[in-house]
Amino acid sequence: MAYWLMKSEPDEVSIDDVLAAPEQTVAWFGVRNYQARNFMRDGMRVGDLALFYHSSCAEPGVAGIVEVCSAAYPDASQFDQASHYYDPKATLEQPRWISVDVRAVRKTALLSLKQLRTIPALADMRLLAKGSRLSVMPVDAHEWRTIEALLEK
DNA sequence: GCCAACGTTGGC
DNA sequence: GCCAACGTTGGC
Repeated sequence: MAYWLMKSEPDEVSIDDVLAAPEQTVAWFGVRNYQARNFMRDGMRVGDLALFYHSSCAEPGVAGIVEVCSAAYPDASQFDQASHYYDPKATLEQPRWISVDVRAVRKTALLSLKQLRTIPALADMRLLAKGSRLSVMPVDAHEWRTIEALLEK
């Protein structure tokens, strides 16, 4: 099993929104970066766990844990001309972008970016690297354990 | 709103 | 295939 971090703007989809959704499950759509897509397509498996990270907000940080609960499938929004995520170069025959479904495992007290930066064991975390912008990225097992221990406090 | 860092596009 | 220009992300 692999561990991930997935960024969401809480104004769009917050951890509370995931909890409020039917079966506490939402489609993770709108990824429009190839590296992030490839992680989802090639790395993610049903049952993988991910840190649910709130970005572009007053207090960015880890807000919960979600579980990947579907295989990758074409992201419907790429075909929707009315969508912000519409991609004119995507076709039904050759979709470019994918979604997975994620289910809320639990909401946590916010573990802020500021706090994460103070933890020596997380110094090499991809999220904390300068210029890191990926919306989906892997998390090392030891980083996961470190963060999970902090989330339980 | 600023801006650093990075990704993508397109002319050549 | 290079690389400048442009667009986006996301913290501050």
